[in-house]
Amino acid sequence: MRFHSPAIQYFHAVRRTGSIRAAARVLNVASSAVSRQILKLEQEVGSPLFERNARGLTLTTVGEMLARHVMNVLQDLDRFRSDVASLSGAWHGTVSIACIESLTESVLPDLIASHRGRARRVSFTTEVKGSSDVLEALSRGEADIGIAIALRHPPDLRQVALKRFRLGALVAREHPLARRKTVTLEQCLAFPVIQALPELSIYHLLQPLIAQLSETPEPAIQANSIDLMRELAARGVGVAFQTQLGIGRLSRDSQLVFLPLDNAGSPVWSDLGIYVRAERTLPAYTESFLQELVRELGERERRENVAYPQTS
Amino acid sequence: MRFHSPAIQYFHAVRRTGSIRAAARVLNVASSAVSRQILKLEQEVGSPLFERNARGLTLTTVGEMLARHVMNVLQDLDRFRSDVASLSGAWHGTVSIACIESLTESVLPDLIASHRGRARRVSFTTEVKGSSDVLEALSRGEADIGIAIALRHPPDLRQVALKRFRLGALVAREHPLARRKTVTLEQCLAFPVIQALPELSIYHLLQPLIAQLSETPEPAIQANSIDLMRELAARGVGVAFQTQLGIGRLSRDSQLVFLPLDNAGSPVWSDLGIYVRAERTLPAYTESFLQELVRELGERERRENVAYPQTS
DNA sequence: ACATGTTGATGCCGTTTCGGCAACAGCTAT
DNA sequence: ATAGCTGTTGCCGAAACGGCATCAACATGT
Repeated sequence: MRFHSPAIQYFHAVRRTGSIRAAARVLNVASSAVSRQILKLEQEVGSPLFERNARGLTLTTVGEMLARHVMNVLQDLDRFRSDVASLSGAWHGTVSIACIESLTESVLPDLIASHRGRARRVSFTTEVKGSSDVLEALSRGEADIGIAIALRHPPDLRQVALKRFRLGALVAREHPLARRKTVTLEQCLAFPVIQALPELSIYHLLQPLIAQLSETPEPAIQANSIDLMRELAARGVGVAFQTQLGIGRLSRDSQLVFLPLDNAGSPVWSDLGIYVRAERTLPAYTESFLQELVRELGERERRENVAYPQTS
Repeated sequence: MRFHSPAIQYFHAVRRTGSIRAAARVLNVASSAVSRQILKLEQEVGSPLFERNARGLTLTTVGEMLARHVMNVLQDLDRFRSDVASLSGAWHGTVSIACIESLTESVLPDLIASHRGRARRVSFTTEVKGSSDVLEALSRGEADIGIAIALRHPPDLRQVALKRFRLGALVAREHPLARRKTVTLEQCLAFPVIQALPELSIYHLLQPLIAQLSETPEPAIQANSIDLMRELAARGVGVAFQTQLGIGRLSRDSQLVFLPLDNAGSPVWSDLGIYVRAERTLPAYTESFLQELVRELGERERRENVAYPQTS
């Protein structure tokens, strides 16, 4: 199904790879063919689309505009294809997800497994990144659905849903804090803490709170892996901070205890946003999964608020 | 600037004209070329796109799906072009408007004139239709902006704004009703009335109210032109019904008086919706005009509510 | 400073695609 | 039955495309 002129496809490949020859390799054509199509495009637009650096190509301003258009075209073509396919009953396609690490423990594997159980022809691609990288991948068209901490998102993205989860401390069952219902930051800082590095979004959630305190204690351990932090906390090394989402049902049968965090008497929230490219209609199978994702996250949000009712 | 494969453009032309030969004439190519491109498209999609009737072509279900995709592509191409053009400072393009007749007296000419005064390179195409035809033209991609009575709109359209205006009676200055501040339907029906035909949206606004009355009096005159109805009312022929919008400042220095309509003690509203295709990003110049349109209608809505404050 | 590997651009040439002309079959309305 | 419309199909010239080899320009490594 090759509706669109080769120039469109070639341009897209060159933009992604950042090089004409690399694009030619991906497309299985001669580099000269790619080069010519790009030149032809630039002639028709009347303005260069790339800046030729010795080491490859970089988009110019008009190039970025065209990139946006081409992305819209190709993504909408995907949707059209899926619409036609779903007409003959066969759903197949790939849902591409970019998300932060909190989802990998329980939410995403559960959802994907259950969805694959019902629609086996739909495959998945997931990539774990930092919050800002998630939004960036989405903007560049490298993912269909993005889940990230709800910061200010760029205007070319649309926030489909916003769910808030409580931030909390994670300690071993034998930890002195383990018997409390909730904890404050000060209480936690009396013990060795396992601090997240700036590349994790938890860092940016806790940083403003820590800055409010009179003293900024030395963290015992710094890490950039949610998993590692959790395992360290289970071994009694110290207090880790995570959203309840990252724990799932693990907290029941494991050595870990989750303690909702309070600050100045009110809970500390972590806002999770679900994002999609704004200028786009999703394929049916992607839309379907998106609905389930929103529903599931809403369900978890509700369940947690029952388990840890707001104190205020 | 011809990025896209001829098949796309040909398909678009065939869909609009409903005939291969007619499309060929529009495109200035031989009909055989168009025919082949369509056949090639159908082969690549793997399913017929048109039903061949003896008198022309009609879209099949997959054809309609492709039509939607092609429309998205071509409209987004327009936006890209305008983005590039606005980069070099020169705004030019065409804003295509479909609207109901109420706007033609004052709102639209005022706005277009003022906009052309500032951006002379932007041209306009306006088409006056019935409310449902406005929405249909928008769906088919034949207009960029639509203004219609706010009925239930199809899901592929987006309601940008919703403004409500009072419906009222229009009578000559010497008419017995002219001294009143407001009127009810019963009071009007005591006199000869100029009734709108079903093709005008006013008909559908008044019909449910008339049905509530005990008797349905014979209308003196039926017409399908807002203008004609206004002129008839000015000559004292009878009572016409219109939204305040259709009158503008004419009511001051003319023979006409506008009397807001009350029904069961509360005003009768006419909801005006501004619509845009949902799966679409507007070109900069269109977006700019749209903003002004929304602002202007909001302004008029506010002004009228001052002139005729709500009685309830 | 030199060699090497990379980048994108070009000239040449065979293949593919596209478009125009004319003729065809199918249908409709007069 | 005739005339007028429809879409389709061979045939052929023109335009576009892709592949190969080559070139100049630049970066990197020795």
